Amino acid sequence: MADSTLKQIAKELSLSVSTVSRAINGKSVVNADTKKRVLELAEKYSYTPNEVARSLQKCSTETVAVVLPDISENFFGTIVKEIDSAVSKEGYMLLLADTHERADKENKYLDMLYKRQVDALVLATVDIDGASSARFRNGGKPVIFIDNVPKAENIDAITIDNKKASFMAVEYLKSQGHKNIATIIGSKEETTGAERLEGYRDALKKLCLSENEDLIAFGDYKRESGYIAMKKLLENRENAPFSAVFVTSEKMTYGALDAIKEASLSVPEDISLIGFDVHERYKGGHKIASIRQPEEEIGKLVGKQLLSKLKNQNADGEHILLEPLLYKGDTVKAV
Amino acid sequence: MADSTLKQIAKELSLSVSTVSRAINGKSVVNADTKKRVLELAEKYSYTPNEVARSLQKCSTETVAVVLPDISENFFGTIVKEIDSAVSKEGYMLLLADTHERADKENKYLDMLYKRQVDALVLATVDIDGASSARFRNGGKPVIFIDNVPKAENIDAITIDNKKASFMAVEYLKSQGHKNIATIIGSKEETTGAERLEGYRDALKKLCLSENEDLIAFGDYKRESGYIAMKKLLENRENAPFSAVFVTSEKMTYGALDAIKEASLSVPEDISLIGFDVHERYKGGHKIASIRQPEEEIGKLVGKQLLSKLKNQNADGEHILLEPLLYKGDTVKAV
DNA sequence: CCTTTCTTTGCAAACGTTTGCAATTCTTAT
DNA sequence: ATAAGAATTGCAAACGTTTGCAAAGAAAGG
Repeated sequence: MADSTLKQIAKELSLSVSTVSRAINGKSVVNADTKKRVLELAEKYSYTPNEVARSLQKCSTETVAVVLPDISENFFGTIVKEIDSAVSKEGYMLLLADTHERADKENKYLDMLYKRQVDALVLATVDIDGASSARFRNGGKPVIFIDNVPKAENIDAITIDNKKASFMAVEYLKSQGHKNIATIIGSKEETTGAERLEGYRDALKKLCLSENEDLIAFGDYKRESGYIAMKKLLENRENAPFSAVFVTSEKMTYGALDAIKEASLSVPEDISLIGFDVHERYKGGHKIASIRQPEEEIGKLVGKQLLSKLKNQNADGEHILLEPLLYKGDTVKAV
Repeated sequence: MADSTLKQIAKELSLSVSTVSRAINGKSVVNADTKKRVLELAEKYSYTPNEVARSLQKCSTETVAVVLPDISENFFGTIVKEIDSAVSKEGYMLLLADTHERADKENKYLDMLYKRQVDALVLATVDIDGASSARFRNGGKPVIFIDNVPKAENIDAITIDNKKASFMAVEYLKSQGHKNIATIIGSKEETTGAERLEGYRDALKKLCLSENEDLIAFGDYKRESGYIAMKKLLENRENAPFSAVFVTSEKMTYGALDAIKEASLSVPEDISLIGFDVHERYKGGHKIASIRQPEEEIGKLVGKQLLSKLKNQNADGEHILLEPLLYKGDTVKAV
């Protein structure tokens, strides 16, 4: 009963394996009667094709790898959900890996995934030069970057316009009368962080706001680092005063808020704050102003691009830039 | 360069494929010198074993399927992260599927996963009798249920004690002086919902609180359904008054809060509320009181159990019950 | 020097499919 | 009745591994 194979069915019906295979797959013509007999027996034995064997033969596993720094983040969870939704319609499944934002784990996972012959890769990398994914790209496997985009030739990526995101945040704060705006950046080593920083600087210039290197603090995207960075900014506030802060990741935003609370200050009375990727679930509660990425749209687009690339290995690399969204909450006060 | 095989290496060194295989795998004894030559050439060609072929031969894919209703929920995201963390240490990877809480999708995915010969399955099912997973269990593959537990023999599951969870919520509300407590249940068809309902009823009895069927509303775990259920409760409030409500899922909690806000009522002034699986990220903000599942612990335990079951197909089914957690927020007022 | 034992290697089957080609049978038209 | 063509089926190789068994060779013991 359990786990019958083509061979068993063939034997029982005195047919060859190939005929049984053809009857079941229906690509090739088979006699209507034999087809019926095969199908009936397959049904009776609840035959299940072994995809592993098929993959070996076809050189395709119908599997897409998704490698992310933190699946428990809503941002990535939503993206994964949309990708799954899109590609599963065409029979693909997702192999998922959570790198905990660590390059060594990323490499280890990409290794395992390469061995497993995945057909394509979606990657939120912590690797700047794209070395970790080079094998896939050279092997002609579609690789789509979300979040960080390595500096290499012919890269496919779908991200928001990070410079614009910073600009929108700064512009909004200025429109509310803020003149001294601090920021907490995730990492200037990675493209995402670097671009947000660049966007912040450009915005200050373009909007004629005072620039001050002491108003720029760095973290590593984790909550704790947001807390530390904010604390540092606050301790130095006499030298480098500011009325608003732009925190460039969700977890760091919560960390920054922790630090503000700990310093017995309130938002937005003492400090205005705008975060990144912060979702307000409770409509009645405290709403954190935030720049947000359209994660559903990103996920859907990634899914679509994946399918298209998997069909036709065509096309040069293309970096699709999406518009960031500005959510005005109640953590920014007009001054 | 790209994608060399054992055969190629064997040919170039005038060896047999088996020797090369043995040299690389190191299980069997090979002459030290030939081993060195093989390893060098493998390095040069950056040989990568084809896991698909290996899986076919070994009848094991070193892959665990994780099937969930909604990966974008923090609860499931955290669980997946922990499972990945645990099993990847032993070389396993996760195939992920998001069922959108739909039985037909669940079936489709389980089908695909079965064909792909996954070694084990972690399942948050919407299927009550366990039929969807029967193939896996009969095939001797470890299956661990989280969330809903089907009513069948010899089931492995790791969940919180749902009846106790309800009891804790009701007890807490009573301790704050509430006498008429409404509830919104996800689904009485599934074990999780049924147990939470049962726990609610038991608690009312045991704590000598008034029971009233009109104070029980049903949803389907989605936000919208929480909104509708709460609206219904509110509309009927004259007939069936209540001062507090216990909402038994995260998304329904947000929906219920939406409805309360829409009715121009406030929490906790007009209605006290305690939710389920609600996480407060912003420590300074409005904190929603909530029963919570220790999701990290669940994930870690699932990972551990998986590895143990994958090693020794021993043991009868075992339902591990964990303690729910009570987080007192500021959405419950003493009356 | 012959037998025994150990080391090293290769052969070949197996895992479960797919698929090009050839062989067989059945139609059908001349 | 016979040839041509179409329909159906089977053979065998291929995908890239692993592994039991046997063969060959080397070392060692008598």
